[in-house]
Amino acid sequence: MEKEIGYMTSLIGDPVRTTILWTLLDGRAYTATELAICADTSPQNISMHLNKLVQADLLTVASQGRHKYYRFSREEVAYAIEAIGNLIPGEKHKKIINNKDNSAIKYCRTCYDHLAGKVGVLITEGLVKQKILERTDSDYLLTKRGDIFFGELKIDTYKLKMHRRAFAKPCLDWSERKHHLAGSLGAAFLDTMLSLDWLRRAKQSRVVIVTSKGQQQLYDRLRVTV
Amino acid sequence: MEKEIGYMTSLIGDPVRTTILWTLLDGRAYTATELAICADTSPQNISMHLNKLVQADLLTVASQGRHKYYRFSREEVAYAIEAIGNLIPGEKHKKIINNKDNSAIKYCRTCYDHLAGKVGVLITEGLVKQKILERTDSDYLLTKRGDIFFGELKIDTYKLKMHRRAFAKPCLDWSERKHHLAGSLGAAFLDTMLSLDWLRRAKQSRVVIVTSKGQQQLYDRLRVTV
DNA sequence: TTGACACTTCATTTTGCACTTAACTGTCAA
DNA sequence: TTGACAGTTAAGTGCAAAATGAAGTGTCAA
Repeated sequence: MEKEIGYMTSLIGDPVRTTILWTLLDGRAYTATELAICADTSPQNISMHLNKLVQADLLTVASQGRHKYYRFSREEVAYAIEAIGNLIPGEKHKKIINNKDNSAIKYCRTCYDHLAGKVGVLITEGLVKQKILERTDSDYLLTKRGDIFFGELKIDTYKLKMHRRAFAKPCLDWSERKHHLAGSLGAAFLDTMLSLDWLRRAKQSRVVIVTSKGQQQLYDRLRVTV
Repeated sequence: MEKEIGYMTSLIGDPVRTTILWTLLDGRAYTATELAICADTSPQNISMHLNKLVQADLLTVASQGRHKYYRFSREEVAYAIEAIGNLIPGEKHKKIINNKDNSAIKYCRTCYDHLAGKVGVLITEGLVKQKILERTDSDYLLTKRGDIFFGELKIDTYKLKMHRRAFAKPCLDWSERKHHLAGSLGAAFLDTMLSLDWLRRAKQSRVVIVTSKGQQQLYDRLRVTV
């Protein structure tokens, strides 16, 4: 019994496995690759960790073609992880369990050539809050702070404005019913975030995944928590 | 936030710290040395671990003379540990929280020169269940299995019976209101368990602590879980 | 049939951190 | 004052387990 509780806690204790469990707290099923991206590690490594979690009956797997979807095997697992989360001092770390509506495609995806979904909307709101963009009826306008912000990211806004294409347009999001950033600036910003490895494209899908580096950067630069 | 949950889980994940937290689940305060014995490790090491747990506000310390008493700093800690315990398959691992009645002195102590308290009673019951001893009105009788059992522990029962002192008497336990083993056999058995490091005396007190080795041996030989 | 992709397996390397050895502070009681 | 004991601190070591590299299996789609 002592042995068993020790094994259980050391299973949960590994940082990669913690990230896996914390990610799965939203109730969705994730593929091994998605979890590898979330945990910022290699496919081999995530495979090893996922195996241990399945062995211990914390997770279950469902094979679908060449993908494997992982989710909690029972709700007690979520309770335990949440109970640990409650121990962290400061603001409550709320994670909504079993929010099945919140599918990955709604959460973070591309819309033509720019970022959409909940993450796209959050980032756009962040840009406005940080006074990097200013909203008008039909457009976003770049402020002085905006020049600096995009300059730091090596995005040449001056050149973008020369294009015949619209520079920065609001685009209504079908899942969020709010606006996200489109236009040549939106496209350039998505490109930059992908090349800086803040985001990665899931294969054969419009789904985009925010890396841990991306989460950090988005928080540092825009005070956006994704 | 990701970082914090990771730190929290790795704190809980270490086997020594897990044992500490699991031990404290009974709601009692333990000294550093007692916890070192429970976790089967050195005083320096337990000191390091306890410090980390205090730093993270999982435990609080109260100094009393040269002793330091450790307990949970808030009940959420106990909930989290219990939630993890619930993940272990098989029978429920019940630990009663805040059972203040169950003080160490009631649990495992010496009575003159033999073992008393809940542990003393459990061991005595184990000896009878395993048909090592047979209870009569006023005595315990040694069976053939008993000869083997104490022989394996290098206790010379033949010599003990030669003493003028009673060989194996029941002694009523004030906390348990049940009998435990007294007499020359009870004294010899306590001596043996101490020298085999199944038990250790707490300094300056009648309290005795069961080592993890002792827990293993008592289960293997007597099917007694302490 | 072929190539791209998701995931696995195994052998090897790396590393974080628990643990040890040793020397210390502070408290108690004779 | 002294010696025994509870607990701490600091420097150095060792090892279990995570990460990596290389080579695989099985699936999909062109």
